[in-house]
Amino acid sequence: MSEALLIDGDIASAISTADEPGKNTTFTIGELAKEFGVTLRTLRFYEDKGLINPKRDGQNRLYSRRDRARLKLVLMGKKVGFSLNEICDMLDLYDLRNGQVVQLRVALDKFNQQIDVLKEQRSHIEQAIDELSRTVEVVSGMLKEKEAAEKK
Amino acid sequence: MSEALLIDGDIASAISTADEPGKNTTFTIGELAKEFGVTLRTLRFYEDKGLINPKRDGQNRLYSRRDRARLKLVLMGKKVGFSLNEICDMLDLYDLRNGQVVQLRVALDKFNQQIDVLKEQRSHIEQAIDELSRTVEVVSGMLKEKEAAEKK
DNA sequence: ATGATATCTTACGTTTGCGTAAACGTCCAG
DNA sequence: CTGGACGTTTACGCAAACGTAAGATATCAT
Repeated sequence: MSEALLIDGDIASAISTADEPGKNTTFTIGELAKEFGVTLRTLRFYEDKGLINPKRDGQNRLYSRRDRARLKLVLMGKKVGFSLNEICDMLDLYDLRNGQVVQLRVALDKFNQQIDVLKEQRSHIEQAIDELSRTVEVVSGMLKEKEAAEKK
Repeated sequence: MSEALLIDGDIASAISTADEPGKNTTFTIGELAKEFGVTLRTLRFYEDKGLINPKRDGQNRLYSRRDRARLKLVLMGKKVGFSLNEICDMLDLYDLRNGQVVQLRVALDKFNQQIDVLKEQRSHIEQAIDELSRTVEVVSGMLKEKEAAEKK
């Protein structure tokens, strides 16, 4: 595998990164929140939505490395424009390292679909930019006329 | 003015288009809704938000050409990514045909700011596309490996 | 013992842009 | 007079992704 080529923070690396035994195996909600720059509320919300399922130390949440990896995937999914629901559907991806070919294909499909969605969004935005640029030109023109007129 | 160069549906033309006396001067809510492809609810909602202020024929709304032009501006504002609130702030622009230089400047500023916002959005989307494209490559690789392994 | 720190659950609030009834008025054609 | 067509107001609903208390518990340090 070309893991050396993968930038940290990459979806693919998050998928294919294995646990490193010997390191911290569990995290508190506060630790995770700080590490990823999210609020406690967010983590609890994700749990509510079934995205992460930490165990409990009494009442307190106890996150495993696996939970942490899933969180990473959630946040990256958001970064590329997936909704939490879509992410939820795909999240079994984390287990896809060991997973089945069929699931990989499904994931690949969704990724490609999302690429199309993003390209469409980009196109709309570019149209808007064009429109506004034209407007700026015209309004600039009006402005100059007015200014000229006021000098009279 | 270079009005001939302005495509219909253009913000600038909507700003600089004068009333044509002799044509229909008033519109019902249904007429306007049909013309612009929005619902009655939408028009009432815009009124609620202070974007348009039709007069009344008894209880019924009566839209003037000016109201119609403002609606046009609202819809175009949406097209280029302004929120209704932002549009509301800028909407006095319609009167800027006759209006003051200062206001034109303000408008120009907002347009340029919005262009920047849009460019940022575009940049984010492009990053997401890149990210996803890389992911697709990697996952494709994983897929091939798996398939090869299954053939054993 | 006391205050600070971290955690918990429950649950209502926020934002944007309308959708979707419900229940009623008005006017015109058949 | 009856049924559409068109209009009115009031007001709750929705989706997404959390924010923001409120009130309780538990542990830790001083």
